[in-house]
Amino acid sequence: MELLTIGELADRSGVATSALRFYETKGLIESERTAGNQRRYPRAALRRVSLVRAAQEVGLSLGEVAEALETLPHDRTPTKSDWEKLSRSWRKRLDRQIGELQALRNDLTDCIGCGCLSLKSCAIFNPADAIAERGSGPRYLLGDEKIQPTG
Amino acid sequence: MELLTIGELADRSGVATSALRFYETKGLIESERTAGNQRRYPRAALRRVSLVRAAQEVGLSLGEVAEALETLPHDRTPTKSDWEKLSRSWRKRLDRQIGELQALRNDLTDCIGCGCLSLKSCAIFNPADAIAERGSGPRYLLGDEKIQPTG
DNA sequence: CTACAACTTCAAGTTCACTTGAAGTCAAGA
DNA sequence: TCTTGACTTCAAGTGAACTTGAAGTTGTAG
Repeated sequence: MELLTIGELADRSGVATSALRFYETKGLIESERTAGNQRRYPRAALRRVSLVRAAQEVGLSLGEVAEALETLPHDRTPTKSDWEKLSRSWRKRLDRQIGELQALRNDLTDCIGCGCLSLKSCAIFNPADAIAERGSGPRYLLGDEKIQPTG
Repeated sequence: MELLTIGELADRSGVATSALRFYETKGLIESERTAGNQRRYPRAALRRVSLVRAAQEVGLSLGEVAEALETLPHDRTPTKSDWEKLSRSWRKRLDRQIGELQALRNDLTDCIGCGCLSLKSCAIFNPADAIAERGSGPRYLLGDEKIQPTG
């Protein structure tokens, strides 16, 4: 099987046919057509779709992905340095993103381990300590208990 | 300054007032009102907003954040185990997410280092090798050069 | 050759997360 | 008191990323 139909590509990539057509309108993937105007994708399209999904995962919008791909030359074979420029910038983004998530995870871990769950001092959670400040009754960490000025 | 106006909260959290009002309609934050019906936020709202943004960073939708917060009891002080359940599930998500990004980064790094940039074999990039398969002329890695059946 | 699933295009609809605008009210300084 | 910027609500608009539906065409198995 040399070329994939859109349905096959959808099955194999896990991306809906409608999404694939949508990607095509955005210039993210390309297809040949049969005599009857049906799309046929090279196997490589599968990788391309993965690339798009991967980039989305990194936080790029489809527009940004398209743009990144645009930085590669159309009129000549991309050089090693063309690729490097692209992948380095994505890697930078990845590094930042991973760092942020790790920081968040550390905070969360600290929060579980630190005993702050005992109510008052956690810097991450405990978002409603002003409620505690409002009086000396029971405190509701998340303040879902509304204090209404019922006249 | 005991309570924050919505503008102050916006300034301090870096989140637009319109977004804060929006969050409030979603039940993500709460405010008291002045006699004149203006919102006043406890300082803790700042942390709460951070929490929401953090959760979004982890990939949760606002609905999911709201839902997660809902799992905490409204009618009693959340216990350590209430918190742990919530934060553990978020942490799980974080772990998964970090893992995925790291894998992606490794692929990307391999790709830079491996020499695959030489055109043919990169599993991540080189999404258009079918073009190479189509003939023996110059190959265009990304195939932006359309091969048109100009009759 | 026929049936039928899979395909085609195009327009409109959906969800998310907000933003913008209109029309009006509030709060604080000169 | 006046002014002015910050606030209020509500409805509608935005952009991203698709999905859905209609109406018609294609490809293939029987």
